Amino acid sequence: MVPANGVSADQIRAFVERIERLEEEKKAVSDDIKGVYGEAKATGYDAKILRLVVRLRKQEPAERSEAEAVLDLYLHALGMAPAMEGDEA
Amino acid sequence: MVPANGVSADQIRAFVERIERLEEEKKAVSDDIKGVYGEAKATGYDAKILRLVVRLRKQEPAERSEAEAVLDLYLHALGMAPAMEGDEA
Amino acid sequence: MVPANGVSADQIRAFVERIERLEEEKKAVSDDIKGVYGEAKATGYDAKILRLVVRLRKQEPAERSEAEAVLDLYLHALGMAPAMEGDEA
Amino acid sequence: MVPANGVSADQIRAFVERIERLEEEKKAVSDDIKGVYGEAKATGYDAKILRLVVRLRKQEPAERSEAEAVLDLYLHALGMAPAMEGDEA
DNA sequence: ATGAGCCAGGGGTGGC
DNA sequence: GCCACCCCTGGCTCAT
Repeated sequence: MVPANGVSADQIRAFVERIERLEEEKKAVSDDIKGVYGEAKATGYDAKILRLVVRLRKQEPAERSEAEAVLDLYLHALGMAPAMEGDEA
Repeated sequence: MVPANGVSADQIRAFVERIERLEEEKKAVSDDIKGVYGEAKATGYDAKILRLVVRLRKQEPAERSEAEAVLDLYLHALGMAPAMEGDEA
Repeated sequence: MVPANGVSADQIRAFVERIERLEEEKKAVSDDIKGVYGEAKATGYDAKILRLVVRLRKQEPAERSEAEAVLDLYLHALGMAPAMEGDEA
Repeated sequence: MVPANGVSADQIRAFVERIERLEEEKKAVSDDIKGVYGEAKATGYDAKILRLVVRLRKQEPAERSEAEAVLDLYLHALGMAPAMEGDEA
């Protein structure tokens, strides 16, 4: 159903307002997240590392392994040891 | 505070889980937004234009701020700081 | 040393080194820019405002594009595509 | 030397133009970098991983080790040891 | 500690 | 219908 000869202002308005409402919610949640990081920081934790942890947990382990494999491959090609705990090449 | 270094596994876990929960919410809202655009499209509207409308409505307040900034810029350029404290040397 | 998988260490190294070289150049230019701002500041100008001026001059062309986008928006909303083809759907 | 009662238009113009010139250079270099990544990609390499490699090479090894140590600490606290598991709160 | 500038990654759009 | 390009948002760094 295409509003070909004249759009419906009401419909447009409704859509736009729904979206704007949702974007407000989204921003609120983002701010909450930011707040939690701030709290963690105030408690003595490193927010940056915390973000990294969250990111790692989000990754599928399989994915991660694959990415690491490729990375290792490249690093190896460059003569750089694969960044493990016994460091340095 | 258990694991020696002032790092509490419980605290970390709590922070991470709160964040993860909030990120799920955030994603849900993002998906809702996407859904609304899809609905609008199905109704015959152009999602791209709708996005533009939303963006424009969001920018309008910002534009006013920018206008004020430009005013200040010119006042400053004329050596007439806007009647406030703290002009730098 | 070609690690089997179609990965050529020489190629990787070449790419990486080219990139690193370019990033050095880029950093040098960034530092030059920073230097000019510092100079301006030392001469008595406000670097922040100078940045704003530069940004505004950069945005002016973009604004025209935006204006055109808005025009298209309204034309589209009226069912009048920009003087060309029919309508979609 | 503060141009307090009347800025020098010439000076401002000169600063702005020097900056704009440098920013053009900078953009040119950025484009070159992008070009190299594109080339690498066309040759069959993964640009994302390549970026990672470049970033890793840029990091001081010490820095990296420290960051990894903290990360390990947190992961361990969460029971996500990077090879050995079995921690739990 | 806060805020701005810079940069990289992700999402959306147009082209093949 | 999928892929590459581009814009834009979010994170990191550094200066105040």
